Order: sequence, then C-alpha cells, then structure tokens
Amino acid sequence: MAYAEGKQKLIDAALKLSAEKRSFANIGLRELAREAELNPNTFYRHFESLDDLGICMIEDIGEVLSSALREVRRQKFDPLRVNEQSLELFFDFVLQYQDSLVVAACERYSTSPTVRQALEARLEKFGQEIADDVSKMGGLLILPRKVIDEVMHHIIHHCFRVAVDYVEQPESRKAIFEETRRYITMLFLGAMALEETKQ
Amino acid sequence: MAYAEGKQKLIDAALKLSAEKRSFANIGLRELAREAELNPNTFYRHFESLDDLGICMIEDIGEVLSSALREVRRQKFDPLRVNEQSLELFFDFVLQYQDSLVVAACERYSTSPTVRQALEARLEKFGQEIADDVSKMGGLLILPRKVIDEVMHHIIHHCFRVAVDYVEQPESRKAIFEETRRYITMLFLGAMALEETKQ
DNA sequence: TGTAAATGCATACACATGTATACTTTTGTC
DNA sequence: GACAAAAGTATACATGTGTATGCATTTACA
Repeated sequence: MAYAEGKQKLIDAALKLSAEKRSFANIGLRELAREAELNPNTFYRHFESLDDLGICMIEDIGEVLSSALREVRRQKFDPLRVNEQSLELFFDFVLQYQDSLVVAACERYSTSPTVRQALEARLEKFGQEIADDVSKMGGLLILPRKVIDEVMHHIIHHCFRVAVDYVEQPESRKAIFEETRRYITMLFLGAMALEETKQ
Repeated sequence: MAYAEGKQKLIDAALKLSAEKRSFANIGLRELAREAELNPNTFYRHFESLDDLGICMIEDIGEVLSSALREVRRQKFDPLRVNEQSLELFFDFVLQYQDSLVVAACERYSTSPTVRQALEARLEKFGQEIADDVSKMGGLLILPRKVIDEVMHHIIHHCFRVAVDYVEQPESRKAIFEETRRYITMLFLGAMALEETKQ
C-alpha cells in the first residue's frame, strides 16, 4: 500500500475541507479527525504537524493532476487555433477534480510558506510539461522554448484562477470558457508579434 | 470624523494581521483587539461580525488604492510602449501600500464569500478607472473600449498576483518588473492582432 | 451644564482546541 | 503462534476563543 489507510483518510479529509473553506490554514486537527472519522490523536501517528499534512496534500494533488494530464496530452493541441475540443478537455478535467483544482488555486496564497512553496513548484512543473507538448508539436509556432515557457506560465495562472469560478458558477461557464480561449490566442499572437519586433 | 477611533484601530489591526498571515479568515476577535490595544468586547460596539469588519477592511483598502491611483493617473501612460517610468510608479505604489496590496491579492480566494465579492467588485472598478485613462489617451491604440477593458482585467489580475512576490522577494523585483512589462506589451500586441484578424 | 448616547472595560462562562500520557487493537514477520 | 511495531483509542488538562452581563468613561449636543 502507498499510504496507511488512516493517513490517506486524513489527506482526503484535508482536501475536502480545504476546498469547502477555500483555505487549509484554518482547519483544526480535531475537525480533520472528525471528517476522517478517526480519533484526534491518530493524527500524530502520521504527521508531525499540520504543515506536514499540508505538504502531503499538495503532493497528492500534484499526483492527481499530473496523471490526469498524461491523459490529456494524448490529444492534439494547437494553441494558436485553440479549438473548443482541447479547452473542453481541460474544463472537463477541472470539473472532475474540482477539489484539487480549487485547493491548488487557493493555496497559492497560503498562510504557510512551506505549503505555498510546494504548490508553486508543482504548478511550475505542470506548466513545463504542457510547454513540452506545445514546443514538440511545432506547427505554426516558431517561438523559442523560453517564450513558450513564459506564455504557458501565464496561461496556467489564468486557468487556475478561473477554475474556481468555473466550478462554482455554472451559469458563467460559457463566458469563462470563451474568455479563456480569447486569452490564450491573444497571448500567443502577442508573443509572436513581440518576437517579430525583435528581428 | 470618518470612523470612531476604535473602529479604525480595529480595521488597521485587521489589515496588518491579514497581511502578515496572508489570510483574514483565521484571525480571532481577541487577537484583533490585542493588536488594536482594545478590550475584546469593544469589537461588538463597532461590528456585528467578523465578516462585517472584513468588508469594512476591503472598503478601506479600496479607498487607499483609489486615492493613490488618482495620483498615478496624472502621469502619461502609454501601454504600448510601456516605459520604465509608468511601471515604476506602480511598483513604488505597491511598496508604499504593501499591506493593502498583499491583502487584496490574498483575499481574492477568501473563505468568506461576502469579503471575496466586495473585493472583486473593487478590483473591477479599479480596472475600469485605468481603462478610462487608457482609452481617453488614445494614441496608437485603436482598440474598442470593450477590448481595453478585457486587457486591463488581465493586467490587473497579473499585477496583483505578482505584487505579493514583489513585496516579499526584494531580490526578484527586477525580474518581476521586466516580466510584467513584457506581459503588458504582449497582451496589447495580441489584442491588436486579434482585432485585425476580425476585419 | 446636564444628560443621553456612544464607546470602552472587567468579569464570567461554556466550549473547542492542541497536546500529553497511558491503554487497546491491528498488522506484519520470524 | 509469538511478539514487536504500527495504528487507533480514551481520558485529561491547560489554554484560547466567542459571547453575555454589568459597569465606567468619554463624547456630543440641547
């Protein structure tokens, strides 16, 4: 087994409560145990502090997102002609892993520097993975890898930001979808224009 | 007088503690009173709940930012040739009102929906004010107002996001500055390119 | 200046929290 | 099957919290 049953239960409880509250910082150890249906003291068997649990939770989220991404990567994705299909894939994925997405978005401003850092590192990695695909794909994109990274960085931040609203405001989904598509197109066009002015 | 002395003290305390903790949600009423050097119960004389105080704090921040913006608006600002001068103005302003900026950035994902909403409204207004200037200025920008609003929306979000790092990582300031400049240029160029493909 | 409202303080209480100590149950291994 | 480690539980305690009640002080204003 990867984790002891209780440990995983506590992590799951943390994820659920964090998503509900949009904050990991003000979750109590007892509250956590209650949600996981465990004795409060069991917490100490697995974690030495709440921060410790926080990092485990982030890693858990990272796993979920990365493995889901592996699926998405199979699809063709042309960022210049961002088609409904590829973005739909992303937003479906948002809905499927709501809690992970919401927590990832919210904890970027976490109270705990350690949690924040762990998350930031994961997000960066996430962006790189997508940038890999984009740069390999080539196509119309003659952008240097460095610029692709830069653009992806912005896109990731945008997507995680709007993901929260996308989850919680079903009536806005269409608008968010469209805004995101425009945004991505805008960024790539801008990046290319900027590149041209250089030469 | 605008506010009773005690009320303002509590708001200031909330701002300070929120910025330190990067979270308003897990501040206690007593903690607040302690920071403000007031009796815990005095809180109830001014606010009916913590949420109530939260909203007052956001409005306070809004005032600070808007009045500061009025200063900045006097300056010429050409987003297409984003020059050091205008961005420096912004980042100076970030450093000057650190706490307000940090809280504004962090509370976008606040636990309390009411606080979140109040903040979002303020930020939107903030973006509009800047868009006013940009669109009046005209210059090379032949973008429709709607598009300017859209671009400003993205820029505001970007700026508030990086503001936190700008405050807390002095060694990254130069990089953040440069990245932001590129970002703004990229967005405007992209918006123009997108507009052209329409015609 | 007198008086009522606004503001602030002291005490008190019930409750939830984090944590320590000691005990029981489950699990894996020789 | 024995036994040690891992996981889970029960009880207890000090501390911090939100809030209620009652009283003191300041402030505004007629």
